[in-house]
Amino acid sequence: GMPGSDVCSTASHTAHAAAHMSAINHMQHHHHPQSMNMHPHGLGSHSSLGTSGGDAEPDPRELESFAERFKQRRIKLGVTQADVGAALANLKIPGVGCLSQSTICRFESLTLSHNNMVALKPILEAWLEEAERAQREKMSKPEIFNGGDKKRKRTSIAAPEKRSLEAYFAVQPRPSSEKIAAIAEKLDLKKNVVRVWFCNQRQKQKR
DNA sequence: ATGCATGAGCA
DNA sequence: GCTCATGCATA
Repeated sequence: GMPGSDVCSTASHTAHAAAHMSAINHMQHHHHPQSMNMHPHGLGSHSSLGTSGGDAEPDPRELESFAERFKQRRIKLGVTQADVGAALANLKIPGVGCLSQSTICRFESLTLSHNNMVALKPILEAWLEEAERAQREKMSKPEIFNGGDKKRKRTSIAAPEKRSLEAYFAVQPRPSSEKIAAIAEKLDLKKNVVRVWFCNQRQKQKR
């Protein structure tokens, strides 16, 4: 079973009509390890050289300071990360829907890939401006919420097993399918769980 | 805030 | 079957 292809609907409240979006996503173009390249696909890093009133700053410091400023302003507005994610859909930016609390959190803590950060920055920047404008004119929103009973189960890998996985990862971060199967059996875990664990470990390590 | 998971796109 | 962006569930 594979639940939800749900897109919006965030944790706390602020639920609204959902739509299919996702345009910020899937901008990968990997051909070499450790190096990705943004592709002007509509979002984020357009290829403007940017001296003419655009954005696009290859400055990592600017990203960092923006993330920090963003969080600070967001909190002053009394808005949660989940609220921001859901509100993005209201910006009506072509190809931009909502984002999850997780993503907003990761943006603020700079725990997304550089490309992802660069792509999201203009969007969150737009939200921030809109939110501050809205606050100026005292806007209020209705508060409805949806009831959904589609749960998903999250596997929890016990500490001992996790330690083993980390040990394996240290010597071979990219085990073969067979090796993964062997590890899975030794640790009494589903092979897929082990495979995904390695994937996530690599992604995390890259960050 | 973070762990485990999904899915698109590519090789 | 990986990477990458992203999300649900949960610590």
